[in-house]
Amino acid sequence: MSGVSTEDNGGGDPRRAIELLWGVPGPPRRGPKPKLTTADVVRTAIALADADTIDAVTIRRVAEQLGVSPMSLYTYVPGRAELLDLMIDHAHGELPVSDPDLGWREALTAIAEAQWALFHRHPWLLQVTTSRSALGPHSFAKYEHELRAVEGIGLDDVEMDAAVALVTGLVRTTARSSLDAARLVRTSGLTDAQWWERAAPVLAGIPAAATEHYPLASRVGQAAGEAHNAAEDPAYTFRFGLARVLDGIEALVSERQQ
Amino acid sequence: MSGVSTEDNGGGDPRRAIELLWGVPGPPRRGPKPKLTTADVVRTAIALADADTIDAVTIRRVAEQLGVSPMSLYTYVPGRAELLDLMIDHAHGELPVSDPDLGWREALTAIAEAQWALFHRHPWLLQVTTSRSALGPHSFAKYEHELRAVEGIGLDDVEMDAAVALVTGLVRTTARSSLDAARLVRTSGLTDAQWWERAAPVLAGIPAAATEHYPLASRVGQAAGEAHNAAEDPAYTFRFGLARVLDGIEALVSERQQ
DNA sequence: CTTAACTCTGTACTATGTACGAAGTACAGG
DNA sequence: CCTGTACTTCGTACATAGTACAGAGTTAAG
Repeated sequence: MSGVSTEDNGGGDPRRAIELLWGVPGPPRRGPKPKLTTADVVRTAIALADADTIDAVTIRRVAEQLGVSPMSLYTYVPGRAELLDLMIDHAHGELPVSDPDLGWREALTAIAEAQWALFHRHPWLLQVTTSRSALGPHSFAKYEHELRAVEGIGLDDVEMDAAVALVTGLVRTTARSSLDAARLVRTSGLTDAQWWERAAPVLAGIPAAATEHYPLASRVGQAAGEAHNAAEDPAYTFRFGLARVLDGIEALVSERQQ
Repeated sequence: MSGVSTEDNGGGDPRRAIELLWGVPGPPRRGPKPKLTTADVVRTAIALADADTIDAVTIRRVAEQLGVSPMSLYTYVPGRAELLDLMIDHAHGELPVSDPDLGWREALTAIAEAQWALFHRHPWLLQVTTSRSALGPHSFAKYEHELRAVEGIGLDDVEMDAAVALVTGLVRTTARSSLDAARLVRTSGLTDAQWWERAAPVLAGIPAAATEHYPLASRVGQAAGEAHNAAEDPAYTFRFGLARVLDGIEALVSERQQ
């Protein structure tokens, strides 16, 4: 059992947000030399999130890691929400630039796989969403790079945007369910099999939950569960989805070419 | 600017979780008559979330709405995390059952549209994820219903699971970005246009952010933004994605039929 | 009637983000 | 060199969460 909720912060000042993301130095420094830089804070926060979850990123803990009082972090970052934004943009900087000579199919595949890997390296990225703040340099570059993959294949601008959103959305949802499952095993201390072992008899005792009422769900759910648990292929759903999506885009492209 | 984070609870006792979800009454009652039912709590929590966001669902507020002390809610629900699980399952109960005689394309379309509508009726569903607790009666029925749409069209069990995951994932990501944008406008008090108006001069002052460095992102981003803001079609990305995904599945299906 | 199970409540503890103000530091201008 | 100003750092404190705990009250079983 697990309820996972998303909280968000209100808006913020665009100017400050952008300056932070783009590393604008600001007016000349007068006071004492800062002990840290914004980048230090971001790196430490990412390390904490990598080692645990996004919840591990608290102002107090980040400060402690840095050997600084909690409140002094506010010198480098306006608040926790902005810190998360910075973390996202920083992580996007890890994405590789792929060969510009690839065909659109290969290019989108490379992008999807790079993002799949990124999500596995930084699972907290899946626990965080960015809305209007995709304005950091690396997020911007990421978007540019994605668009480059589908440029000149016969789609208009709005379609290009929708196409890359389709692919990146796919990676996000499939990576999320893959990692969610793994995390649940870690935090609950129960493997999927153990959990079901305990759950099964309880379910069996509930008339309304009889297998006959949900024949497909029972059969398919079990098959899918086994396939995913099998170390064989944790990425099955991702690859299946990607193949479908690319075929779907291909259908549109060939239609356009005629 | 906005950092949105997802926190989660640890595991939990499968027995209790399932009993709650399936409404098992438990052993005979001895003490005083309960003032409420679990369903009352769930309904109230959903009302609060509908009217605001998932953050509005606090134990204290739900209790206040019900005219009860905060702690007495723990009689009906083990904790906040489980309450969220119950809310999800309850909401899934609102999904309609579509005509069993539809072809798989129409059936998947109907399912996708119903879920799109559900997310717009209960935006908090997008702020919450369920992992292993998709074991409630309505979530189970939802899965069964989804599978029914793709049964007998030539896919094996694992493919069926992946296909419905693909469609439901699409709805989730597209609904999320659509609603995120809307919520941001609400909470920040700035429309997208206003925000960009303020952001533009700041960005312009940053050499690294020059439009020439991101030609596609600038052009396509603007085109897509305008298209989505136009009340014309907030669901464009959703429909585009759905069409591609269905075409992609169709390609696989016809391949199988030969 | 007694007892055990159950409900309900008040108090209190922990964790969190962050506002506020004081104290210390380093450079600009005189 | 001195002084004011901008800046960093920090301790304290407040508001908001979830929820542990213990006690008081309530009802049905024996």
